[in-house]
Amino acid sequence: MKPSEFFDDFSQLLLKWRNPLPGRDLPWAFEPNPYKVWISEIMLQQTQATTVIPYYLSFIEKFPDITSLTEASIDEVLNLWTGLGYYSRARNLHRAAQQIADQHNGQFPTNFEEILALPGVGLSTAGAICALAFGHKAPILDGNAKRVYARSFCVDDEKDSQRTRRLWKIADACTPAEDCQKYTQNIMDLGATVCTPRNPKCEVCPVGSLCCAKSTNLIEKFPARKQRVIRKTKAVTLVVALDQCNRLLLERRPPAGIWGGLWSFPEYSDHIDNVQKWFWQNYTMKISIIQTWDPFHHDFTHFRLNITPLLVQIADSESHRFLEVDIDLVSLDKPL
DNA sequence: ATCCAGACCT
DNA sequence: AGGTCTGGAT
Repeated sequence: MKPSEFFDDFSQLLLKWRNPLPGRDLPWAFEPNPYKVWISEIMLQQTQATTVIPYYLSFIEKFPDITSLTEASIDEVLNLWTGLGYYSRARNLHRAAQQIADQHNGQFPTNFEEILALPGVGLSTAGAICALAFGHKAPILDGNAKRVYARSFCVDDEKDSQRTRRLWKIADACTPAEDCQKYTQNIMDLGATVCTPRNPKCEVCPVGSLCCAKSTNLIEKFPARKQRVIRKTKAVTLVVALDQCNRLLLERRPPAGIWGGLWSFPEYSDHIDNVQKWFWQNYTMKISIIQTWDPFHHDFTHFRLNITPLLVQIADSESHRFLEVDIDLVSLDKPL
């Protein structure tokens, strides 16, 4: 960790900054009203300011305060959200309003823990509300702040979790107790208008004089790309086996591993020519292949599964071994 | 099409 | 740490 004066310098430079760039006179700026700060921060999650503006204005018009939002139905809220995307934000907003009514007498909570406890509010959003609405010292670490800090202090940890941990420490060290509202507004603005993902305007950056990435000419290297996941590909054949009565053979998977304990088609991974022999060995049923369906893939975090469905017919004489189960009682692992 | 990133949630 | 949703870049 760098000496603390270094972070103080950063704070001072950022605090002194007056954004000369146009387009940042946003309707929610400098409204120290916790309700409006909350609404705007939620809308701004994963959504650009220019997109948010009209939604924000009509939302505030329809629901000017917590009480009006508490009394609204979820349908009314979702209706105003139509077209904005990430609709769970609207559902969380509605739930949070109920929570505020139930637990805080309809008053927006003022302390960090209580704000963080609202559905849809994570660490960064809670910090933003605390800082912007109440002027409390609270760090934020949204996408913009991450980029600004990563560049200013050349944070390049390989592992994303470590990088995030370090960035939070830096955010905490830089965030001033005095003028926290202005500081928070400025770091957001800096990331949005100057320290942009591409073509950052380093010539006009207020912290350019101490920016590590700038001084080492590595601006485009920060923030470091996430460690790419090497996704191996696994190919399996899933056997869709029907008997003469068109009943489907499913089996429960082993309790551990992929789709543990779920019902699935018999999974076969060897060469297709041997599938009849394999089926006999495992199920003592004779099958005839009807057809091979087009392969499709299903992506997991660590690998891609290429699935070839194989439609087969089970010989009639074996069908007595089937156990008939109501399909509604079976937990299937994926749609067909 | 595919990959990637950014928020919160479990 | 992984899942989920989604928009944007390639």
